Amino acid sequence: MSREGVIAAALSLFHEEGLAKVTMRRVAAVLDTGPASLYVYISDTEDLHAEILDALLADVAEPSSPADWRGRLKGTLRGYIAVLFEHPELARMAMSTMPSGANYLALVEKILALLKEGGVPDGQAAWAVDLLLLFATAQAAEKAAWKASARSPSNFSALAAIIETADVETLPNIVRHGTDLLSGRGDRLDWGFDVLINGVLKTRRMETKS
Amino acid sequence: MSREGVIAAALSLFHEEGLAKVTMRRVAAVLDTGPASLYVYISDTEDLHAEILDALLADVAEPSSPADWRGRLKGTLRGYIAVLFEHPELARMAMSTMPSGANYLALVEKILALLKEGGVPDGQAAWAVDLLLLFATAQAAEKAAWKASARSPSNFSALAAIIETADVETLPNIVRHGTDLLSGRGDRLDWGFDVLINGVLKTRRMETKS
DNA sequence: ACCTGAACACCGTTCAAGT
DNA sequence: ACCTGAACACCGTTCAAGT
Repeated sequence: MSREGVIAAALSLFHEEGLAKVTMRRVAAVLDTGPASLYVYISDTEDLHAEILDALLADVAEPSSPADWRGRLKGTLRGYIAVLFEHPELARMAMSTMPSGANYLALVEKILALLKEGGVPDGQAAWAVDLLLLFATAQAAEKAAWKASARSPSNFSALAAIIETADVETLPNIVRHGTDLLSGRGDRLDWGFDVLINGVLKTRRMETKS
Repeated sequence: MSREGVIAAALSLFHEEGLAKVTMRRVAAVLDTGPASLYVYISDTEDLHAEILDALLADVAEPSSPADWRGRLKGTLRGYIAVLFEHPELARMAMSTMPSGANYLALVEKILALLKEGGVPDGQAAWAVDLLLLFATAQAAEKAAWKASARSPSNFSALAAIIETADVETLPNIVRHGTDLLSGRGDRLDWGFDVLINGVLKTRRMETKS
């Protein structure tokens, strides 16, 4: 056995049954041994899950159209988000695990290069990568919640119902916007990227007013 | 017994032992019964945890200084983030649960009002609340990961080590920025808020170029 | 209706003992 | 050093049976 062997077993389990089934006990079972044996190579369950994410990040597609830096940046982010959208459970995990695998680093490198090309000053660029990737990951994690509540639509329609019937006295703005608060799932993502990029170009580090 | 009773028991367990201990079995034990009894009032564990978050959101502080709308908006967001920072496990949960409690709605209402005051057009405002709260929540969830890796500092210093020793050929921009990629935890949050606010003011819906 | 004992089907992690 | 059986200490959820 080896770390790679354990990860390979975890990965196949992941593809066949999803992240929820990638448990120490099940991976051990695939390898015909007891769970204790894995601890020689893997420090804990989180370690295992982080490896799965990094393996998947190898598939982040190169943005196809040779557009300007902004277009390629958005394309790269869409590639990253596409991977997480297919496996929303991993987005949740990435939210609280600080990825540090080789493929994640390559992604950070690419984004830094694009920001540099776009003339974003170094000080801002370092923080901007974090902001962009945080947004992309969070958006994927949120979509995971949507998927879950689509399976049992109670949550979403319950929320819509609450908004529709909200008290005009205490929540006037919520009533005014109505279900627009829940709309535009597709364009919204793209709008978010633009907000971030425009904001990064406009906002200097240290220029923290109020 | 009642839903409120169950939630009250869960809340006290949460304050004494943290979210990880708020399990069906333990809450039931507090109420001197078996876990099955809770299912009359609570649909599942997630339901229970969501109630805890909304209860905490009652404490989101009013921004103290009567500043301009931007200052009050940032103050409100800081108030929200402060609650999540104290209980980072809840930030992770909020990331994938679509809060819909009364206190969360009140927070959305307040932010909508401030954006309106700031002259943000309605179409943008509806999406902007989502973006601002997503960012705040994600930031708190990420801080949760930091806390965890501070307990076992291996993750963070390992990441720092990886960055320091990264290959200049393949990862030139990462090497150039070095540990600046991991710096400025405090100012960074405020910079992020400004990026978002500036971006929202600059970016119209539908103006999705490239 | 509301409540519950008991069971089903699982978990992660540790540790003493073996090879 | 590497590996493992067995145990410890838990989980969520369901369901038949009771009140």
